[in-house]
Amino acid sequence: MPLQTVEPRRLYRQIADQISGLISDGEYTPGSRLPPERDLAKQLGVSRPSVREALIALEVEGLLDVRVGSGIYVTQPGERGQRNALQGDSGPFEVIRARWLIEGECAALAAKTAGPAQLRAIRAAHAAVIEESKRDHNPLDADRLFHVSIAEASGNSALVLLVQILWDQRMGPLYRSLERKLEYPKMAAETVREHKAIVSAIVRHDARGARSAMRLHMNRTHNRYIKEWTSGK
Amino acid sequence: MPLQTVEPRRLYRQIADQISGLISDGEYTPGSRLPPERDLAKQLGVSRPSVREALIALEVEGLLDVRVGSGIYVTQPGERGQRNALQGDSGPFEVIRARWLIEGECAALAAKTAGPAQLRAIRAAHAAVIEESKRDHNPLDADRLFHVSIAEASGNSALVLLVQILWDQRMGPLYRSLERKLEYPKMAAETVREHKAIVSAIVRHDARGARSAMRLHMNRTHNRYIKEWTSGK
DNA sequence: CTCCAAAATTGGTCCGACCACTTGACCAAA
DNA sequence: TTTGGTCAAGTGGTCGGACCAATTTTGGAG
Repeated sequence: MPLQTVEPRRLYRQIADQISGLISDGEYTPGSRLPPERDLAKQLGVSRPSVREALIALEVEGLLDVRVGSGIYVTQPGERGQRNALQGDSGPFEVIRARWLIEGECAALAAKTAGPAQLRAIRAAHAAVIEESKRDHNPLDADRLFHVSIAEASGNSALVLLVQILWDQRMGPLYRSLERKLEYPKMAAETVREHKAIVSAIVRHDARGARSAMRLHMNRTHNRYIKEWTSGK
Repeated sequence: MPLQTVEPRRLYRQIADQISGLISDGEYTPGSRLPPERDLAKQLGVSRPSVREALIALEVEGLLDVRVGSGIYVTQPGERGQRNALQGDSGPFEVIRARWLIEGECAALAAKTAGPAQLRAIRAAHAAVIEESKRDHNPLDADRLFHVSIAEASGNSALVLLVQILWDQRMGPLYRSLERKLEYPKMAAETVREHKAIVSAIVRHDARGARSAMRLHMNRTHNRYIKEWTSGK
C-alpha cells in the first residue's frame, strides 16, 4: 500500500483553516474581535509572521476585517458578499432567471424533505423579514436568510452554495443602481405575501405548490425590476 | 488642514496590485516564473515579509502558484478557476444533482437560442474531448469547456457562473478520492456517446431533447460514481 | 463632569537567521 | 553511453525580535 504521501500543507493555510473553523464553530461570532496577533501566535504555537499570513489569506477571502490599531474583526455575513464579489457581471434579469430555476427546485425539495428544525428555521427567517420591514428597514439580510434557509432545507449543500452566490450578485453595479430605486414600503408588503405562500406550501409538504409559489415570487420580483428599470432609467 | 487625506492602503495590497499589473501587462506570462522573493523585495524596495504577504494574497486569489523550493509561477488561465475552490464542501452526489437541474436547463435554453458561433464553440469543445480521450488523457479540461460552452450558449451569464462553480467543486477532497478510481478508457467512451446526443439535440434546436440528453448524461455519471463508490470504498 | 494629553494596546513593516525542499550538475558504476 | 547516486546552490518556509504608526484607553487638569 502506498504509505501516505504526506502533504504538509503550508503553515499559513493550516492556521487560516483553524481560525476559520473557530469562527464557523461560533467561537468567534460575526462582528466580534479576535485576539491580538501576538496572542494568537502564542496560543497556536507559531510565529507572528505566520499568523499574519493566515490573517491576510482570510482577509482576502472576505472572512475578516483588519483595522489598524484596533484589532481584527469577523466580517458580518451581510457584508461578506461585497468583497468576494465573484467575477459575476451577471445582470439582475439573468440572476432572477437562474434563481427562478434553482430556488424553485429548492422549495420543492424542501417541501419533500424538510424536518422540524428546518421548518423552524424557515419560519424564523420569515418572521424576521416581517419584523424588519415593519420598522421600515430594508430587510435585505433577513430576506437572504429566508431564501438560504429554504435551500438548506433541501438537504443539498451544493444548492445552498449556488443560492448564496446568486444572492450576493446583488452587490454588482447594475444591481445596486436598480435596488436603490425600489420603494420599500409597498414592495415589502408584496414580498411578505409571496413569502407566506411559499412557507405555507412547504409546511404542508406540497412540493409542486412550493415550486410554483417560489417561481411566482421570482416572476413578481422580475416584474418589479422591469417597472423600475423602464421608469427610472 | 490635512493636505493629503492619504488613504495609505496596506503595503501588501500595493505590492499585490503592482505584481498583478505586471502580469496583466504581459511582463510575466502564464506559466512563467517570477523572480525569487528576495529579488522582488529588492526591486520593489520593500522587505521580504511584505512581498510574501502580497504573494499569499495573489495566491489566494488564484493568480499565482507557489511551489516550495522551486519558485513562484503565474497560474495558467485554464487552471485558475480550479484553485479558487469556493468553500463548497458539497459532496459529489449533491453536485451532480445540482448539475442535473442547471445544466439540463442550460441545454434546453441553448437549443432554443444558440447562434452559429455558439454551436461552433460547442462542437469544438466536443471534438476536443474526443481528441483528448483518444490519446488516453483524462479530458478534464476539455470536458469542462464542453459544459461551460453549452451554458454560454444559453445566453445567461449567471448560469455560466454556476456551471463553472459546480464544476470546480471537483477539487474538493471527496471528489478527488472518487475521481482517482474511475477507469478512463471505458468511461470516456460512454461520456463521448452521451455528449454526442446532447450536441445533436442542440443543433437541431430540440429543447426538450437537449434537456433530456443532458439529464441522462448526469444520471449516467451519477451511476458511474455510485459504482466506484460502493466498490472502491 | 468635561476635555485633552500621555500611556497602553494593536496592527504594520522590517531585518537577519536558519530550515526544508527542489533542482541540476557532477561523478562513479554498470 | 547509460544509469544511478551524491552534493551544492537556489528558493520558499518559518522564526524571533525590533521599531514604527494608528487607535484606544486612561487619568489628571480644569
